[in-house]
Order: sequence, then C-alpha cells, then structure tokens
Amino acid sequence: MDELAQIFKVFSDKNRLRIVALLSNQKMCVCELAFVLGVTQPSISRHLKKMKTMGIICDEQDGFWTNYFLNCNNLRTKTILKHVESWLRDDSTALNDLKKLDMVDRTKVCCK
Amino acid sequence: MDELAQIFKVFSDKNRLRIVALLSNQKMCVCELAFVLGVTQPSISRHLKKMKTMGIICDEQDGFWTNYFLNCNNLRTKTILKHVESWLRDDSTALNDLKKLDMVDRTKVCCK
DNA sequence: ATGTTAAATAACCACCTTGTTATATAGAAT
DNA sequence: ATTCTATATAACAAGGTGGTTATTTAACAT
Repeated sequence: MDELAQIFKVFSDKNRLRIVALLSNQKMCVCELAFVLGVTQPSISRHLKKMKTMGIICDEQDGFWTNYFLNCNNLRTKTILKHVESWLRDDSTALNDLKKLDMVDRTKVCCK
Repeated sequence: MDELAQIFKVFSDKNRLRIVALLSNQKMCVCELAFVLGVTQPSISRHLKKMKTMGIICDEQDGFWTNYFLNCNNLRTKTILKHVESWLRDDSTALNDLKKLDMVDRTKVCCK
C-alpha cells in the first residue's frame, strides 16, 4: 500500500506530469526539459531521479547527453502511465510544451 | 493538468488509501474510521474533506452520525478509483483494516 | 593530461502536509 | 431551553517537497 501511495505521489506534481507528456513523444535530455519547463537543471534532475526510482522512466547515455524516456514495461506503473498519457493528450499545458519542444536545438539550449 | 496532479495527490497518502479500501466495502462514519486507522478524529475529518472536495466520496446525515461513502459517478476520478479498489483488494493493510472493521460497534467506538 | 560541458549532488529556504490538542458547531434527546 | 455527542475547525509542531545557487562528477574533445 505504501508503494501504491508512492506511485501516486510521483504523478501528483505538475512538472512531473509535464515531463511524462513530453517523454511520451520523444526521448529528451535534462537541459531540454529544463528549457521547455522553464525551471533549473537541478530541479529537473531531481524530478527525473524520483521518476526513475519509481520505474516510470529509464535513461541511456548518448555522447555528452543522457537521454530519458518512458519505461512502458513496468508492471506496477504501466497502467497508470497509459492513462496519464491519454489524459494529457489534449491538455493545453502539455500541448504548449510540445510546441516549444519543436523549436529546441539540443546543442544551443544546453547550459553553456 | 493541475487538476490531474491534485487527483493523484489525494490518492498519494496511505491513510486515504486505507479509507478508500474501507469505504469500498461499506458506508462509515468519522469515528469508525478513526478507530480502525488508529488516528484522531480531526485527522480523519481533514482527509475526508480533501477526498470530498476532489469528488471521491460523498456524505449523508444519519441521525447522530455522518456516513461517508465512495462517489462512483465522478467522471474525472472514477477510472482511478476503480483501479485503486482492485489493487487494494488483496493488500495486507487493507485486509487487516477490514478484519478490525468487523468488530466495530458504532455506538461504542465513538468518542465519548 | 587538460579543458569543456551535461548531469548529479549538496546546502539552503519557503511552503505544504499530516499529525496532534483544544475548541466551536450542529443535530438529537430530554 | 439545555444537554449530549459526532463532526468540523483552529492553532501548532515536525517532517517532507520543490524551488534556488553553488559545487562536484563524469564523459567527451583536444
């Protein structure tokens, strides 16, 4: 039961939902997410860590960058994740983030 | 999106999940819930208020008591609620609470 | 090896949450 | 009307959350 509560807690933050909606479309690195959400890189890193701990996302190294993407195979979270993705499909904040995403160049957005 | 985050937040507390599991079986008053969960009456009242605000439960007056019960008709929360109920069906904490519930006499459990 | 850069971590702060106790409110009974 | 009791609310303390800035770590490039 504690675990179920924890799973819901991960989904109970708006910025983490925005991350889900973005990763639902494509793999992204930390600084791209920071740029689109308009928060600092450490803040994104901490969100991602929580989501990874709960098995919602995975990561892979890609040269300089670390790509994050949804983990669609987690037995415990898969069901909720699928619902979240569908609920956010026509959410205005999510759609706005996706628009911003189109104009992001990884090599320019990142910190320096 | 804020609303979705809020819905998840309501389900992200263990004691509120225990309340869902209990109300999934029968209507209950505040002091019965306080007795089974082992927390104070004001604490239960506040949990119930949050759940009612989010449309997860309803209440009805019943003489001295106020009965609380699940709201199964809320479009926004119905889906999650159904999943939660099924996930908690064989949860050990939930089963334990239900056993305790069997031995509760409303007229004896309540505060004074 | 050295420098560069993305990401992780640490330290801090403001705010929120959940528990508590104490008190107020409202319905039922006399 | 007064009393009794279930519930709601207020006020407070402890712990958690999410943001920030500063710093460290780790991977790539030269």
